[in-house]
Amino acid sequence: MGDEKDGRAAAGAVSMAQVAQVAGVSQQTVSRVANGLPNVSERTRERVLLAMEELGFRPNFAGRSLRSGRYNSVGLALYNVEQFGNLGTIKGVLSAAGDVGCAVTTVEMDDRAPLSLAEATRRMAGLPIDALVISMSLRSDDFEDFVPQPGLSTVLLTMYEHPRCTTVDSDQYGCSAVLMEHLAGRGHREIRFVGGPAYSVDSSFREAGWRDALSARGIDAAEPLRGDWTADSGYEAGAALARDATATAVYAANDQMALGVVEALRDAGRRVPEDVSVVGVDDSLRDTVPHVCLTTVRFDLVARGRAAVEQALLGTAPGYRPRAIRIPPTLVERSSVADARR
Amino acid sequence: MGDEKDGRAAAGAVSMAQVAQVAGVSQQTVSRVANGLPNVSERTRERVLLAMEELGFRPNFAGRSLRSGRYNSVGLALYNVEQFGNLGTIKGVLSAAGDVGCAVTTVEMDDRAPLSLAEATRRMAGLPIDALVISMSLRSDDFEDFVPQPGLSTVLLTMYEHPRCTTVDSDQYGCSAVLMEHLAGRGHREIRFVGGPAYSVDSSFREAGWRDALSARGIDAAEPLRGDWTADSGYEAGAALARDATATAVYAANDQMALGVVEALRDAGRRVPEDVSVVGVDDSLRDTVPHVCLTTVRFDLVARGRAAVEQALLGTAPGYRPRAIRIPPTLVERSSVADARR
DNA sequence: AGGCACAATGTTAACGTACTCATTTTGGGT
DNA sequence: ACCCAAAATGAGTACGTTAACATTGTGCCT
Repeated sequence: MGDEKDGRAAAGAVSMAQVAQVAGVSQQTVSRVANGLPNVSERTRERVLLAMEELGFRPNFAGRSLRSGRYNSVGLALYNVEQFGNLGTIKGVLSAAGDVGCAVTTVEMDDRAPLSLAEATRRMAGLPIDALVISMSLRSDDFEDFVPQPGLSTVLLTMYEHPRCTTVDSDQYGCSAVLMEHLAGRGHREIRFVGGPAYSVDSSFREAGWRDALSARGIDAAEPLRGDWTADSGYEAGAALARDATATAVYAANDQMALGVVEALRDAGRRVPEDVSVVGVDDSLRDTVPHVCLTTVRFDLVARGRAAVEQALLGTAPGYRPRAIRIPPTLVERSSVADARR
Repeated sequence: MGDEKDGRAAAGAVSMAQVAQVAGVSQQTVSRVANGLPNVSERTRERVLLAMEELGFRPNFAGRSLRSGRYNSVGLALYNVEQFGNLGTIKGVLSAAGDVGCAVTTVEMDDRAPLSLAEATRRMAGLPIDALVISMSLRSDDFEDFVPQPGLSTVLLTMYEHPRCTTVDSDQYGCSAVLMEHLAGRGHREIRFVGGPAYSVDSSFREAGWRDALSARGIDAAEPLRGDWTADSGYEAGAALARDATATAVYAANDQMALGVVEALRDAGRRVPEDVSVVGVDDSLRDTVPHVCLTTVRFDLVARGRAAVEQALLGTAPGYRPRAIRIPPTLVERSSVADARR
């Protein structure tokens, strides 16, 4: 019944033409008012705004961007939504996008299927986005061969470098350097490492940084222990470490495990930091544990997200060359580290 | 230099017409192949796919949705991106949207300016979305008078009910009922409350739930203490509570403060749970503290996000009536509660 | 009064897609 | 060989918007 049209936009939506009819002006004038362009008399503007209000006009995104060729939106492909660091990164992405009047169009990728950059790009390519940020915590099989969609500026949130895409990440290697410098400067040489799960990219970069920092000082690295990021797994590692009389310091790959290590050491009668120093990564305990004492390293995750978006948008300009951006960590010195030389 | 056109879509993008030309078919046939429609010969299909590959064809979102009138996207307006619970909610939103082939278009709202639903709606109205979810942790000034954009199904993530919009939230009132039932069942009557900041909506609903649960049992509620969600503020409250010899239980409005309370009580020589029982909310300490002992209550935040999207999508159908959905909490029983009657 | 600059408004066309309908091709069955 | 149904393909059109251009209206200076 009624004026059903053929190719229909958002059933029941109000178009500029309808507003124009009610306001008694041309559709172009409505467009001018909607976009705040000059050369519209005050009287006309008011009449149009009134008609818009009355009809509930909502500018049609499709029509608009079909004309302009821009979407004013950044795509974000997420593989493990619930993962430490994602919220800060998302905040940064939203914030940087918002600064330039962009929205963020997000899709959760299936992380049960094998990770694939090609697949992620394929899914995002049909979305209203001007640039693309892909966040994956693991390295995909097709990482090296990946070729970004032509015409779609693509940034990868990862520690691995890529020949054709800018990559952005917190410096998961450099954080170890900062912490080892801190410990070595206090005379520590027997520094043990408690890593995350073997498949974790972050953990392996932190481990590599630890190894290299020690070897640069002529120290042999002991076999690392491995947890699963949880405080309880850190406790187990700490219990094992407590039997290792030579260790003077422990570097746990995150704060939760570091806290577990501290508890286990204390439960075993070893004092922290007097007997053993402990450091972690992330500064995730602040505000969540009373009187946090853990010396750790903090990443500016918001900056990570911001940088990704900034680069992705820069990449839409011709002549852009891919680069690798690593957000540096900040040492957060508390009281879990003592001088090993007394 | 060259064939610059006038109203240009995504500069340099490849259209179906161009693919059609290369493949030697009509644009309509390309459309059929792109959408996997039947009645295309295998030979033709291959030829078209080849041309698409060669030119790097990417379906134009604007053209497509201009025709179809659908965006396949859900809008998400966020006021305090970095806030406990948002990551789980975002995960739920992405997940539910993904299930029906939708993306999520997110915008961070300026939380320095006064919160306004009208403003949020205005900003989202021009985006490519079929439905809208607005998340605000505070109550906006225009909450009651708010009228959603006609034709744009809108769901509010809040504990407050609204006459014209479906509202979804974790049951911030009910969680208190669950915890008080648990404590009262173990003989506790002198149950103190440590709330969050005065402006916090969640905290005030939790407080109301506490008050009502006590009064339903004929117990007078003592003056509540107030922290700022941090463990250290919980510690301060706990130190004060330690001097209150009559209290047998403490209900802190989140786990971090609860942990602070526990520490302070123990530091003051009172045993938990033998002398004083302590409960919290959120189950946020799991995995982050070794051997967590805190009895608490957990919210399914993913379900919260999912419900919001599901309702928003349902709201696009005619005849939908707004409702209020409260995601129930789950009691997580650990060892910070003892029987008060010995 | 005449004219001229400029503001205000309208007209037309095009963006890329998918729907409807028309036309051509294909493949049997006689 | 012929015909007809069904498959394959093409032509035309409309979706809502904005840009370029065309036209009309207004006010000011000489």
